[in-house]
This record gives sequence, structure tokens and C-alpha cells, in this order.
Amino acid sequence: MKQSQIFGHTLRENPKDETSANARLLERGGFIYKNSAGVYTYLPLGWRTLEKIAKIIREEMNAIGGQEMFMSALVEKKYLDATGRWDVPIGFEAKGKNEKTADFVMGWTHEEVLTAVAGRYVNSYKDLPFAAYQVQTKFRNEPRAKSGLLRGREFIMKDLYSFHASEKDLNDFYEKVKAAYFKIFERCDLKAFYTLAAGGVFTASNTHEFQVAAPAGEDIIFICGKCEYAENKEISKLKNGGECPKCGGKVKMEKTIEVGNLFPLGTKYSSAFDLQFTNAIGKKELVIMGSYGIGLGRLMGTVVETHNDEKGIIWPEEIAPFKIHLIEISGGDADIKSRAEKIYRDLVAGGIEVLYDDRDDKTAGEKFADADLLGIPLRAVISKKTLERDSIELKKRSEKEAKLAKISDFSRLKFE
RNA sequence: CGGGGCGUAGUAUACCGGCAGUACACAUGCUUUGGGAGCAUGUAGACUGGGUUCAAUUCCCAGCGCCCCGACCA
Repeated sequence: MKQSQIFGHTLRENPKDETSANARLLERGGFIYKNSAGVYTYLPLGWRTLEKIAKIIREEMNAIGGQEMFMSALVEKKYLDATGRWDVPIGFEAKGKNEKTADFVMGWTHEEVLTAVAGRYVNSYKDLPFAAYQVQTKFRNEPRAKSGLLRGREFIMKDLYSFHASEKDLNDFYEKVKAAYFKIFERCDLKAFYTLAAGGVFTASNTHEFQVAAPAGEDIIFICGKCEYAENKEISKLKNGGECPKCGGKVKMEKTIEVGNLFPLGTKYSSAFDLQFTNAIGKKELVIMGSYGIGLGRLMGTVVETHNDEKGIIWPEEIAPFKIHLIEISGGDADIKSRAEKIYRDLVAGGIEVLYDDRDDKTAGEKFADADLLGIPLRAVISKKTLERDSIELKKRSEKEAKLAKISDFSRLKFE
């Protein structure tokens, strides 16, 4: 991608009023555009990163047997009436403008919908277990959207639902999801804590959350410094400086961002929809369910909150919008430009995702400042200075020092 | 939903009861090119509605919007 052609560009100033790092840096960098409070457009640059996060999530969900599907975003009243959740004030109601239609809500979760769908296809214990997920926009009328991508009224979420013949089977799968979530967050270079929490409007039982420590977080957890056992403040009897009930270590309090959750739903939804199966001895039993969510935008925002410096974002390798930021400082010199172009074409031909700053009307300083703001992991500079030594200057965004590499070696490098 | 702050060009801001200014961005030309360049010229602006006033972007009221704190929350 040539930077001269990309839709959207960087801004020199922080957006007015924004205080959270993710809102400031993502808007300044041209990753996202705020349409309304908590409602965002992902610009091409930001969408590349969001898609990479989605790819990681899909890979890990598929690896534990999750099957991707796609449910309706419009959810008719009858579904939520079955569980009494039509009255939960979180929804945006959707009504037809021109005619009388049934009442709908913009989907803010899909337990009811999928449980109803499953009713047609689950008859026998042989149809179980299965797990299905989607990546879809959710609509929740937040009383207070805030902090950029961290709490939105419209956001893209991966929601996974699992269906089981027994409590034990659910628990086994729950552990698999837990392990998959750890992998997802590790691949995004996030240190997430598995935390005991309350169920809210989803389930009466305790649930689990993955929490990432960050000052911008709105959750508070108590976590053992030794074994990392953690509980959400909303249900915890632990206290700061207290003793860990698991290992005796010292408990500390942390502000955190909830990046994922796991809900053991039990039979709450299967009983509401009378979702039963015939077991091996011919008796009917209720299906046991679980649901598991990750907000993709919030995850992206969390990465920015935890991966930045005074100059901009520092993307983790796997979710960076591009792998290499190639910059030419040619001063209009046609020879330097053509050398840079060739390197760009070679990289593209080699399947390397590269953003090429080919802009003629920007000075070196501005290109560097933009590169720091955009946070692509490796910066490669071609200029008169480097070409005199038949070299290219390489600098990792995460490091201070640059080094020269021979162009011939550079083209052979592997960037995996 | 309670409290606070704020709404001026594409962005960030200044001033003001009487012609709205600056910087950046943008356009054109020339110069410039290793850390947000220079000169010249140009385009572009007061959230909405009501009130006070000879006159409102400015003062008052209401609405809407945005940010922050709290409540709530996945």
C-alpha cells in the first residue's frame, strides 16, 4: 500500500476532548473515525488491524472445534420475551418506519436466538456437543459510552455458544475456551488474568473474565502477585494487601480492562426454549450451555492502551496493519525514488505487507513522526545517505537504535 | 440518570455586544528534503431554536452533541 493513496491520513493534533490513549492515537493515526460517542467507523488502516485480530480469534476458535456462523442482527421480541430479557434496558429497539411490524431489538447478545435455532437440529445426545460462534456487530445502549473503543454502543464481538449433554462436558469445553483465550491474548501481546466474576444479565452463577491491567480500565480486580488467582471486586471478599486464598501470596488491587468473558449458562436458556435431547437410555434432558465473548474493538483499544509511547502506537507484530513501513527520503531525486519503488515492489511480490511512504510533499521529519504514530513494527528507510553505502536503514518501533543492512541482504530477509 | 467541563474553518485554538484572528491542513507556483521546512497567493468558520438588545459568535433560556467523574454496566 502506498501511503500517498491510502484513504485517511494522520492528524498533527490530538482530537479535542479525548483523554484516553486509544481514542487519541487511533483517531490521530487515521485508524478510526468517531461518528458518535461509542460509535466508530474503522478506516482502512484500522480495519486491517481489526481483521488481524478477527483472524487470530477465528483460528483459535476453530482449533477448539468452534464452527463459524452468522446470526440475524435484528432480534424479534418473542426471543427475548422467552427469557424476560426484552425488558433489559440495554437494547436499541428497531421499528419499521412505514408499516406495522413486529417489535425488534438490535441484537445485543444472541443466546436466545441460537437456542431457538438449536431447537430444530438438536434431538439426540448424538447431536451434542457442538459449539458455534459468530463475529458480528452488537448494539448496546450504554448509559455512558467512554474511552474510545473501550466501551461502545455499537461494537464488533465474537460470541461463541456451546451446547452439551452434561455438566462435565461443559466444564471440559470451558477449560478449552479458557486455554484458547489465553492464546488469543498472548498473540495480541497482552497479559490477561483469568478472573472470577459475577454473571450480570447473562446468568445467575459466577462467571469468568479475562482482565488486562491498564490505568484506563474501569474494572477493579484483586489479584495474587504469586499465583495470579484473581477475583473481580464486584464479588470479591479479598482486599488489597490481603492473603491469597489459593497460595497465601499477597493480593493486590489492579485497574483492568475486561477483554473476554466466559459464562457457564447451565440450563437457563435451554429451559426457557425447552431445548431438550434424548439421552442414551431414551430419557429427555435439558441441554447444558455456555457462552463466551470477546469484543474485538475493545481488544484493539486495549492493545493501544498498553502499547504506546509519547510518539504513538507500538503494534504487536501479529496485529500490526503492516509488517514494514518503507520510507523514502528522496528530496525528489528520481534515482532514489526508483530504487525505493523497486524495493517496495520486491517486498509486495514476496508477500510482505508493506506500507510505502512515497509522499513527495512530506519532509523526512514528518514521515518519521507519522511512522512513530502509526506504530508499524519495522521501519525501513531509503535515502541518499543509505544508498551511498548500498544499504537500507532498519529500526524497530519498539527500539531506539537503527541499524544499516545491505539491500541485497534485506530483500532476502524473512519477516515471519 | 446525577455532577462538572466544553461546542468558533478539515484539525487545534484566540479574541470580542458592532469587519472573527492565528497555526497546521488543503489548492497553485517556486525553493526545500534525515525528526512535524520557507516564501507568495488562494479556499474555508461561530451546533440548533428562542429571548434580551439599535446590534448577539459573544449575555440569558432551552434543546442537541462531545469529554470527564459518579451511578449503571458484558
